[in-house]
Amino acid sequence: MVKESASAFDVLRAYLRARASFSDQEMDFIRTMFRPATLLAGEFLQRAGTVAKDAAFVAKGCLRSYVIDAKGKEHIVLFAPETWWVADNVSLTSGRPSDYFIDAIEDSDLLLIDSPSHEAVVEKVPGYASGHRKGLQRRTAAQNERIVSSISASAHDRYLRFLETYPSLATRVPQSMVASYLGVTPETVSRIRRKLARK
Amino acid sequence: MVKESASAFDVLRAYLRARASFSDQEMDFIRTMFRPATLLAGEFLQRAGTVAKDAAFVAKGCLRSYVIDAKGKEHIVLFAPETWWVADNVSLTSGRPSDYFIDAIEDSDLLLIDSPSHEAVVEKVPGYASGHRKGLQRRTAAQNERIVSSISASAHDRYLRFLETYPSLATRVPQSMVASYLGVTPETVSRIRRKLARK
DNA sequence: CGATTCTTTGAAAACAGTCAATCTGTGTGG
DNA sequence: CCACACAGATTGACTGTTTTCAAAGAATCG
Repeated sequence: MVKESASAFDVLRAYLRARASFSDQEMDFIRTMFRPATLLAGEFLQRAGTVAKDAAFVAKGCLRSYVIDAKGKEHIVLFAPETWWVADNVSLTSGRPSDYFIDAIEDSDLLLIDSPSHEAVVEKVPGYASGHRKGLQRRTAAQNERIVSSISASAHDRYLRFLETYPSLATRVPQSMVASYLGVTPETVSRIRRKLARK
Repeated sequence: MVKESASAFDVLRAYLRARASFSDQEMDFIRTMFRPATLLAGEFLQRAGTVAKDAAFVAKGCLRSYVIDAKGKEHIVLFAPETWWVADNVSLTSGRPSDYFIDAIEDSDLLLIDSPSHEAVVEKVPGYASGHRKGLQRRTAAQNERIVSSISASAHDRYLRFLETYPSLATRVPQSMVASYLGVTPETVSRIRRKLARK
């Protein structure tokens, strides 16, 4: 019987060390602030209408965050495969009910951290704080790019951009979810893929 | 001769007092950190390729922030009329060249603040810090909404949303800029308006 | 006033959506 | 192991929305 070689925290440690330096004490402190969790495909981390309690780091698997609009249609806002974070920061810090659903689309290993604990890590570990700030900025920049691309690019070009953003996901997530992320119908994704395959 | 009644800082003071409490000393300190500036319509606050130096609070007038894509087309990411902020935070804090142009579309009164001064205000004035954090969160939430609406809503519905976001701007900014913001052609905006006017 | 730029309007083409039928793969129960 | 049912994916035909191109009509600024 072979033991699982990498714990969820090993993934987070590698992720953090790639971004800043941490002493062993800092790393141990960080570890105590997160709690591991697993989610089977289809299980929810959070539902719209409830108050978000935790932010999640995805060590293995893949989650999605989505909203349901006035007409009942799902719109995927974010995929979170390995080494991505997913949370509704507004709900977390304001205590107001969230507009977002977050569920697992594969069996997933997570590390959860609640808002006060995250505050504590940010305050006590300078390298973590600066990395966190940079991460927020990257996300804002990425959101602006997605806005520009979604108002200016064709479905075909938006699909190519999706492939760049999530290189591993094209074959991992159902086509209907790719469609929901791109804002097109599943039929359109099918036709885009056929066109790309023919070339 | 009637004197101008409200200075740019009066507008900022009213804006801040509506969001948190500030002592007179705090308010004076804040005042020393900002410098007033004016921009005539068409003048630039910032050009893509240069490093952003200041964030701007718009006391009067209106600015726009936009990118130019690979095909040379302009895409307006944000309008900033009175009491809005506009900046490229990534460039400001990273020191890397910006991707954004920011210019005035009306003669405008601004208050500028550079990154170190802003840091100082955030550190020394708790009410300002919490307001700033809330503002960032609201912006992120608004960006997510705009992503969802731009991938799921028709041009007509996006125009209605623009009217809600910027109630005063429909008659103030040229139609071609509204089109650039919505991601449609000026002709489409003309047709949407005709349809709305007929009802 | 004249020149330039923006806006309106029309017609045709491109793009993506809808609806419906068929195909494929997967898992379940016989 | 096979047959069936089910869900997801593919394909075609048709519809609707938005773009493109072109021309004519306002508005704006020097």
